[in-house]
Amino acid sequence: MSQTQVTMRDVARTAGVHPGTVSRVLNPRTRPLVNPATAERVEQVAREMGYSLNPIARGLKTRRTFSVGVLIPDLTNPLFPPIIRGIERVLDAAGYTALVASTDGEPARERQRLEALIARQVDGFVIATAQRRHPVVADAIASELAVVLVNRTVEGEGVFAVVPDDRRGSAMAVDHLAALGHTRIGHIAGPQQTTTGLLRYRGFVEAMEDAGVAPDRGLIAQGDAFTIAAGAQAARELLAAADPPTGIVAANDLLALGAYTALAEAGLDCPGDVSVVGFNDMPFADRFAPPLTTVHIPHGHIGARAAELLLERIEDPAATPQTLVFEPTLRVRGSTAAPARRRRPAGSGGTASRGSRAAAPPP
Amino acid sequence: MSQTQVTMRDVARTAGVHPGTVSRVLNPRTRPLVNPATAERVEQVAREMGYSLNPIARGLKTRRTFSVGVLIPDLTNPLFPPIIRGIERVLDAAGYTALVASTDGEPARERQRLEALIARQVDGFVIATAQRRHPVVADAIASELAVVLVNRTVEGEGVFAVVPDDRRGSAMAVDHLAALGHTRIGHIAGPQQTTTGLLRYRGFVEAMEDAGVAPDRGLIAQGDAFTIAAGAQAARELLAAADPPTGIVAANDLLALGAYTALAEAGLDCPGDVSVVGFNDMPFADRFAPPLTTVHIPHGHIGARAAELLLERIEDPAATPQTLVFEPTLRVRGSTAAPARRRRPAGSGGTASRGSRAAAPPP
DNA sequence: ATGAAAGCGCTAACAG
DNA sequence: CTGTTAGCGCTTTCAT
Repeated sequence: MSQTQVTMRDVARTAGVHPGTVSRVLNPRTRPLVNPATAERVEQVAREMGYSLNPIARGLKTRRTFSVGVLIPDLTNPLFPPIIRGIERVLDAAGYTALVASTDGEPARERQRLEALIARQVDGFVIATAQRRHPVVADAIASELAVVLVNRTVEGEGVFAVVPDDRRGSAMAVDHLAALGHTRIGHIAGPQQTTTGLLRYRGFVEAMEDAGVAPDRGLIAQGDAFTIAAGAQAARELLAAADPPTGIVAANDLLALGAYTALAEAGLDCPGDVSVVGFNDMPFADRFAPPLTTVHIPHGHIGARAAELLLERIEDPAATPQTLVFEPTLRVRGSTAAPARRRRPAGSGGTASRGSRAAAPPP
Repeated sequence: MSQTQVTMRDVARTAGVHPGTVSRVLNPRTRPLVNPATAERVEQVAREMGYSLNPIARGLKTRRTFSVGVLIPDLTNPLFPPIIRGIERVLDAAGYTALVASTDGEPARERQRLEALIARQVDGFVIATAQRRHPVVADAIASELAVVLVNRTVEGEGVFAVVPDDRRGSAMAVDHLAALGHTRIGHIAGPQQTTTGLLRYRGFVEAMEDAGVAPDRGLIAQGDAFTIAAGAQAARELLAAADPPTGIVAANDLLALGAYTALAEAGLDCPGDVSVVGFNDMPFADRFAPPLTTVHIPHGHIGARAAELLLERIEDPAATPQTLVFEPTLRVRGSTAAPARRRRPAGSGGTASRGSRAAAPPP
């Protein structure tokens, strides 16, 4: 540990060489340039003195810090920790350090964070806060900054991004409900200024048409954020419709959880009265009451690939912009079932619907 | 945005002053030393040129970077994001940047992270990975490093820490079950090399004695990690006892979730057959099946106070070491009820019946 | 009140 | 192969 104040000059002095030589020894790339014998000795001395290289001093000279900024809207949104893990796994292996900062999705904080990190000379960014049209991000990309977008992306050219196939995910959700026999299917859309919100919405509409069901305007509600509260609000609107839906596709799991809340308020059972499908398969989604049927996204892989892409982009500034799209998979759990022929009040536990109770009563 | 290559020298040149003067103007502390008129002009020019100060170059000189390292064992453990938020809130307000790194609880990675961050000249650390006896942390504290421990602490002197009252939390859980009429109360202990694991265990034993119930060795199982899997394993042991418990106090929510799993496997109902109390009140604990009764810890506040303490310690290296202890509160939800010889419906209304039925299906 | 000069710890030509 | 020489962008004495 220690406030290791031992510097290259110190090592050089006690090893009887010039600081420049020490520098060469310690850098793998220049290491071959120096006599194996002296190199050995220098390394030995450095180790004994507990020397450790000061990357920020190096960065001052090289303009490379081997650190990258990771911008996350909100760490408490359970979708992001797995992404971060994936990013860190790759970065660590490559000798890079991830500097994680959260922005609360506020553009001001976002810009501030970005600038703070740029000032710290990070070599690039993985950004998870993108809105479809996003000046901060657009500027960053327009400048020479190495940026990879993750989970969401922006509209425009020259963008590196790793995202889920949002349309396809929505389609899977719709198809699942349709296959169960639902015809009145509603959608809780996410913020339309994000690609995830917009594409999942579009995917929903298209899938409905493909299934031969005309999507009903009255059965589409808009959440103004990816939160439980927004989901509850939107679900209330849906349930207040003249002919409410028997199945709901939510643009994310938090929105779906909000739907649970609204359903409970209305005395409706899920999935007995209304089926709900989420999106993301967040941690613990299988533990909710009822366990949430949802579109699984491989967030760890997405994060890892984003980091790999960034590393490529850093090594080669001329790398070709590309967007990697990951396939989702549907996880069927307890929140979806065939529609009831008739709507009935939610009897306490009386709603015998499959999926909602896998545990057998004790003998 | 821009690859802001404009330097102090540039500003100085176009403002017609010496770089030293620009430096003085830009630093609030030295700003009064310079003629208000020129100061004004310099600032103006700096703004126009889009100049932004390079904190790492400054750090090279001042040995202060206004950044602090935050070491977290695992971001995907939902307990930590709220702590981090609290930390960031305070740090941001004070003009500091938090550099978050996760360590997976592996000592090697931990040491590596710590050193990487030290090399990056962070001014201090908030560490959430402490084990009771922890060489890495002990070394860090022994050196002049500014370190504040959060959530867990280490044994020894001179430590700054902000922690929950773990014994008291356990006692609350025990008292709650005892008040409901339980007499056979089991404990799923956490790793005993952490203060949270040990203290919650001790608090359990003491509370049992205080309640006039002799804790039964056979009713205490040991989780070797704070994970669902460990909790399930431990709960299986408990349930296999000759006279199994009717109530279980888990040392954390993940362990409690593991108990849910084991109960479902055994065809037992929670809380009908066995009540379960968790610890932490992690996000979504109220959404599980059944909603988890748990000991609430104000993680955001804990994080915030830890950051404040660290800032004090950084400003004044002679600050007195102190440990702040936060009071827990019990959140009673659907996973606890009076014990029953035979299975009977749980307590309060719809919540309990909904909760008691929808146990997750075994894998 | 401001300029000059000397580095912080490191790297990168460029000799030799 | 290794020593020399300049800085990277900034902060500080120390003069003036």
